[in-house]
Amino acid sequence: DVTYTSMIGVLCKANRLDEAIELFEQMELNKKVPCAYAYNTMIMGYGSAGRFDDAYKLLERQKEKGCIPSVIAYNSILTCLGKKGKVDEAYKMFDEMKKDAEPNPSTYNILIDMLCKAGMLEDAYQVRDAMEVAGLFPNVLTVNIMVDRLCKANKLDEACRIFEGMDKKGCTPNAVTFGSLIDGLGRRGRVDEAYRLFERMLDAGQVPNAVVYTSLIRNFFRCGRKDDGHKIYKEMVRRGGCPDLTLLNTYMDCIFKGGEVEKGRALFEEIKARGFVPDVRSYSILIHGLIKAGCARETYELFYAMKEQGCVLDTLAYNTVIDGFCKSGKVNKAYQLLEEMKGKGHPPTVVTYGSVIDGLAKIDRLDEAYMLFEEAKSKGIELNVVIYSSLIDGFGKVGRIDEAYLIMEEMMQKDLTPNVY
RNA sequence: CCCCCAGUGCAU
Repeated sequence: DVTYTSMIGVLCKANRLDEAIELFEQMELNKKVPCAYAYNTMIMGYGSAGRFDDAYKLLERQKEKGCIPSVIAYNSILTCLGKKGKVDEAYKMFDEMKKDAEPNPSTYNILIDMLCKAGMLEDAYQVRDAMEVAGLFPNVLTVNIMVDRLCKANKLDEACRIFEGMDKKGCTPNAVTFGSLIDGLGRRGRVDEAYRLFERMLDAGQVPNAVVYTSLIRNFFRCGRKDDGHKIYKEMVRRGGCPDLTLLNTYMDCIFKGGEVEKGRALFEEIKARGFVPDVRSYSILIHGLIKAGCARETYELFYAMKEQGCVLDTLAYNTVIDGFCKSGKVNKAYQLLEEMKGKGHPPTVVTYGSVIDGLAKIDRLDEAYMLFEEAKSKGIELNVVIYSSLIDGFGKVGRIDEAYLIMEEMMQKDLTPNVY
């Protein structure tokens, strides 16, 4: 039984759900009533595959067969409900489960998580209190969930309060706790506090991971403190920290945005030198950085390097490359890619159209720009000020004032305010 | 066998 069940678990994790189901059904045939462990595993398998209804049906079948579902089965179902945001049903299930099994700390965490995600912070606090009333202690995961959600809801001080109070409750912050809060503070520009937290992390004997360094670097750069950003990178290296690809991509983007083009290029080389294969984001960042530095001509070569490497472009990458082509006199190439992306299941966005329309407008190909403008409208894309500005600017520049005026009026009718005068 | 799975890229 146990062997079967672990096999089912392995199959589920390997995305071979069909085989898992087959095995499970065989168990049901042989044994009439599989053990609770088997049900747990199978319910979880359905859940992580997104087949929530099947998970629920299996729970019902388990009950019918007289096997009492364990808390773990219920937790899996609650997780499913959480992923669908069905808070009410989750509450109902929570009450219902008490007949069969005692909720454990995970049960409460799952509830708290979904309430936080639904923005129902007050309810989340209530559940946390109920947890204590039930004689269970919130653990580090409970805190992590709340800290993260509070930060994202811009309730930083409250997040800090919970963080500061956790030690008293006998739970120690871990890397995720620190990471969430350091990033939460940094994103809101409170980088010095974030850095102090980083120091506390060190004092507490924790080893900061790449997530923490990435967040610090990005946020210091974003508020214009380039030198501090660089220092943090060096500090990481000095401490023997190992950058991952996300960190290097982020750092490269920061460097480019700070105007250090050659350093940015060097970082791309370093990514390769460190044995990473640049991913679609690495290329997007590099190309974008070069475009902004006036080196849009290099898009062509990089685009082919990307393809050669087998890198699959996503919407943002297409947008970036298309912009690069537009800004290096290769508008036809941009058109071609516009078609390519449609064909590959990436519908052009308002940004895609924005790039091409602007590219065309800047070289006075206004009729084509206008055609794309109409095309975007016909596709139901919400046009924004950027698009209108490019067009108005273009028509105005060549003296087609009447048309510029009409477009301007259309923009006003949409309640968009011009930002270029 | 169940819960946080915290950090990167685009147009005027």
